[in-house]
Amino acid sequence: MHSMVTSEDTNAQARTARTRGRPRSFDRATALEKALMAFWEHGYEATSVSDLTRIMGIGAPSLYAAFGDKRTLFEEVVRVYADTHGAFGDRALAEEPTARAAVERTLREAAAEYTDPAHPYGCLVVHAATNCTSPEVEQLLRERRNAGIATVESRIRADVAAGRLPAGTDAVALARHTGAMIQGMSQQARDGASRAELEALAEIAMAIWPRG
Amino acid sequence: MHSMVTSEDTNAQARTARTRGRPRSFDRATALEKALMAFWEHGYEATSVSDLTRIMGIGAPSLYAAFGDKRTLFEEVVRVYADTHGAFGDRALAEEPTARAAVERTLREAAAEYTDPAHPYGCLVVHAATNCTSPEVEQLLRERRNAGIATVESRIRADVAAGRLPAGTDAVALARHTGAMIQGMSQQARDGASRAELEALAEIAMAIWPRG
DNA sequence: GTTTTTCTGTAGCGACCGCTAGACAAATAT
DNA sequence: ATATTTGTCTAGCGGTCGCTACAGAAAAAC
Repeated sequence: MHSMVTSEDTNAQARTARTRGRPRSFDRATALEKALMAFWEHGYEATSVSDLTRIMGIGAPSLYAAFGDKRTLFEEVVRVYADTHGAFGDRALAEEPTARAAVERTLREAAAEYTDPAHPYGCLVVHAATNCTSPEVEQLLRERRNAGIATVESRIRADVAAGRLPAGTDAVALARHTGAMIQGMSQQARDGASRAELEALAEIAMAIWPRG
Repeated sequence: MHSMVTSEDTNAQARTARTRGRPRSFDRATALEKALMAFWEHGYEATSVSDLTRIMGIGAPSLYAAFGDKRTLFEEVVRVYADTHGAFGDRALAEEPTARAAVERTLREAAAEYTDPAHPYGCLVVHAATNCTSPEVEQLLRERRNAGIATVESRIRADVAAGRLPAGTDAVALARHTGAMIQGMSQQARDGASRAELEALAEIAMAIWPRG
């Protein structure tokens, strides 16, 4: 009961044409995306299971059979978000030649992404689990935020070691600054800032980087 | 019934030695401060009336008689917060000779305030009403955040007009940057950043200001 | 066909939410 | 002392929360 649907099961279902029993009457990925949008817009606590079933177009028992409980569904949503809408930062870090270029591109893309009217404003990881009754859910996103900053920091350290940034560069402060900008931009997108305003913000923020 | 306790009544009570009827058995300001701490730590929604009555040490009917409903209590808490723990920004803007000096002092004091172990981390106005079921409560704090940024912006404009900042200064972007730093610092304080780390962040952030 | 397996819909569980009616307690007014 | 006013306490309202038991429906297995 507690492990009825695992990712292995899903893969097996995708490989073999059919499984036994009555087939699911909805598309799991589509329903998951609907849940993502709801959590993104209203956050974990403010999105009730009743909201979810209505938006996903399925009954509560179907939701629990396909996704486990509300928290497990949220964790899957966060994973999907990080791999799609929230992946632009990791992409920039992987593709740009320097930490500075990666951060500059990240902030520029954040300005576009966070104000894109095709989906809720801001960043799900920043906003979807603040003021949560469950500390575990809060911690889930907190760890992702801190991990993101740590990734930027190690990227900056690598550039310092390679001589692409001055030896005295404060990698910790620079990485924290990037995180603060992302979080501040996310908040301001939610508060109504336009893409152009956030782009101007991103541009002047890059002035703190040492010439390298 | 709906207007049993107004600020006029409170003043009258303070002026005259006594009023009729059974006197309140708790100190209103002390109870309000307890409510402030609870809302600050857990946010509007995640703090239940049951939590509040327990923390404030009073029964639910006493709470409703003294403070109105939960939302009215929260609004009063926000007002008290803005006038006390959250007043350092306005103080800096009023006392420092330039916008730049005011922002620099604000960020430095934010680093100390947001990590002060004597009370919850971060800023109540930034964190206490995100992901709220009630849009009105969210809007209440959103307006305060945007008003703060607008205040900084007009202060910067004044400095540009007076020649204390270069004519080409982008006041909007500079004010938004200050807001983003405040919001990012608040988030990072909640995520475990130390005072020293936030101070380093505040210091390098000031590098974006034009020489004036 | 019949059986077995799985999903869906109804209906409702116990817990908590914000809030309040009504009885009693403690002060002032007369 | 008695009446009036106001605060506090117990108890519980209607509503929503996350979640699930159970019966019926829809597929594969036999």
